[in-house]
Amino acid sequence: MKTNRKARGPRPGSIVRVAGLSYGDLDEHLGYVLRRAQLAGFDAFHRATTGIDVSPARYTAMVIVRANPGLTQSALSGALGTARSGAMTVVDWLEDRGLAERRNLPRDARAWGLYLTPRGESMLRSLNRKVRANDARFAARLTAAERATLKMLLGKLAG
Amino acid sequence: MKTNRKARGPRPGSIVRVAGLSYGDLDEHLGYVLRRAQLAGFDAFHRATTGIDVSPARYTAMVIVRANPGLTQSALSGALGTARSGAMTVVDWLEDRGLAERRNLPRDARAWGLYLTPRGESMLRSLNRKVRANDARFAARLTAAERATLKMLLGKLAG
DNA sequence: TGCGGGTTGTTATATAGCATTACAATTTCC
DNA sequence: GGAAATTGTAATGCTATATAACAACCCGCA
Repeated sequence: MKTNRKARGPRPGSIVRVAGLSYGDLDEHLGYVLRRAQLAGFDAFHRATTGIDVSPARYTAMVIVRANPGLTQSALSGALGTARSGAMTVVDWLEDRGLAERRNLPRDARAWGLYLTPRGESMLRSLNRKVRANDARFAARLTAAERATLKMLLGKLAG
Repeated sequence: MKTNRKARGPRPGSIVRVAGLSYGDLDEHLGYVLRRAQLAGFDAFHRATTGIDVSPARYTAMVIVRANPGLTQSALSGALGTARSGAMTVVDWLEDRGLAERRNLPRDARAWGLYLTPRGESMLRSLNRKVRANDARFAARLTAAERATLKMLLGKLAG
């Protein structure tokens, strides 16, 4: 059972403000504020997917394979921003669970084409629902307009 | 020499859009957009501090120790959101480089009080300058007003 | 047409950054 | 005064990731 924790205090990895402590002018640094918000995002993701052994990165991989059937592992690693060996690991993981499969690529005997299996597709649909619902909860403190603004500004940053 | 890379393609860890690839509706997910922006932030941090062997987390630790002289390691771990053993590692690292020191706490014989050394203080000042300048460059695609809005919205999220 | 250089998936290996657990010394609370 | 909690620490392990090397393969070019 991995889910049993003593739960004294917040679990490591989540960032909670400690009362009566000065944070200097960390809040002036965009990078720091970004990081805090992003960790909260991971937190929300994990809450939304408890019981399912999926991670943000693996979820992203599924979405991308779904959106680009026949994708090559190299291309996937590029999209994920990892080394090729990293894509291997993800794809192995997906294949082991019957969520994706490698098929021969006629045009290139070195590479595989990646595809979601029906099982993978339905799992992804379910995940999409959860993640979307969670996004709403996560951003509940923001109005719809604020949420849109936020996404827009973040998009400009990462562009 | 750690800095030598073949530099074919972007370095792993940074996220760059792959042309001609569909990202599904990943951009609808606040978590994903956040993550991308945050990775860009790390990237910017690393660029701003090349040659100096510091990380965002270690920088944060320095700021917090500076702002709370005599801080205890437990308190630091709380502020960093890591386990106590993690704070140990950071403090060891800082101490090894003469940037911080542990002093006896009169009021509690179990704990140490953490302090930046003069060397640590000057290093932090220098880092602050670099990070601040970098923040400006990083957020250059945003107007001052947009930057303020962004920080405000992120703050609401992570609150 | 064959050859050299780049690409692809793969394996092996290493590393960084964490968490978890256990422990002794100490403090705090009843 | 004794039980329970806290502190720093060490030992251990896990996860994600990078790097390097390799064989099979593709492609452009002499």
